[in-house]
Amino acid sequence: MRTPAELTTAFRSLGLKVTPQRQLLFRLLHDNTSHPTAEALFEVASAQMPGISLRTVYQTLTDLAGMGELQSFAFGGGAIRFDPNVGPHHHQVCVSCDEIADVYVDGVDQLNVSLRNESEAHSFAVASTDIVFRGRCVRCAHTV
Amino acid sequence: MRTPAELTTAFRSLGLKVTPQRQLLFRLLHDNTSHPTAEALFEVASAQMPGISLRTVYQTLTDLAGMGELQSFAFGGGAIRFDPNVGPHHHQVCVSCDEIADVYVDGVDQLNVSLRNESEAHSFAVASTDIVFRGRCVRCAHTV
DNA sequence: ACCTTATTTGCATCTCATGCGAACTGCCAA
DNA sequence: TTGGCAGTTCGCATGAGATGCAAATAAGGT
Ligand SMILES: [Mn+2]
Ligand SMILES: [Mn+2]
Ligand SMILES: [Zn+2]
Ligand SMILES: [Zn+2]
Repeated sequence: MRTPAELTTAFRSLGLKVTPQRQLLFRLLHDNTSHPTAEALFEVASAQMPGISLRTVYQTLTDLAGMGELQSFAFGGGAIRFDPNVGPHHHQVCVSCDEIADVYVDGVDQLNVSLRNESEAHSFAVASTDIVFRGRCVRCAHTV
Repeated sequence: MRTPAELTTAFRSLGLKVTPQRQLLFRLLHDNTSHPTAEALFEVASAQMPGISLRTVYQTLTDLAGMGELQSFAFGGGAIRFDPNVGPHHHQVCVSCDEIADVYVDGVDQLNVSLRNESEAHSFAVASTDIVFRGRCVRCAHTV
């Protein structure tokens, strides 16, 4: 995701308005590596701007995702996670505390893929690859 | 997932009962490669057993998953998918029609993973790796 | 055949997300 | 600076997916 200043320009040039609510969310999302849910962002935003509505948070997240400034993922067990890191990367998810961290993986495009039904091999046009490593984070590894 | 006959034995030995509803679902899931949702299974089951309830389908799927006979995945955009193929494999998902197919990938355990924050490297204990290839299936590639 | 215990089923409830429209406000133009 | 259009906010209604609950039912050991 671009900086709040850049997003301000981008929004205006699209005929979209830059409201205080949106500016706050730009700030909260910039460099945010926590992969927050809409509700989680709403909690943080509410502390700084009492009265902001959850509906507006959802609205702005949807707008940003539509502009390609955010990715969204549906990991199991709950709400969609938003990610301002739109570069190529993958994720490790703690099965205990649901913490999500970015990981960078080499050789993804060189993975050797095969199907049981060979007739379908190579007929699927891969546009993107998402890898999720599940396990226990450092903190949860102790408290098993 | 094991065969209906084997599941019958397994259920009884756990003190669980083998009802007609469960037998039907055992049959519908055995060798099923469509990664169905609970609702999709309910539709098919209803055709063969009018009156079966959606609640029972959910219940049985949850039981089977708890026994390790099924996997479940939350791909984006909708309901959870169930998978009787519990061996090591991955998935390709059509972004157009949501069709899901099994794929087998070599070298997953040899992927070279790195984190931006080197202090956390290797501190995450990976228990499983899920890879999702997104793109267009053969059928949808034509009708773009 | 009986009886205990698990199961089925319908309905209520819950979470997450989106539809909707009245009130509001950014921001451009005059 | 001010007026006004168009985009936005926000609360409430609605929807999808999934689970909680308990009365009625049925499996299966005895
Ligand atoms: Mn990420
Ligand atoms: Mn599969
Ligand atoms: Zn953890
Ligand atoms: Zn398709």
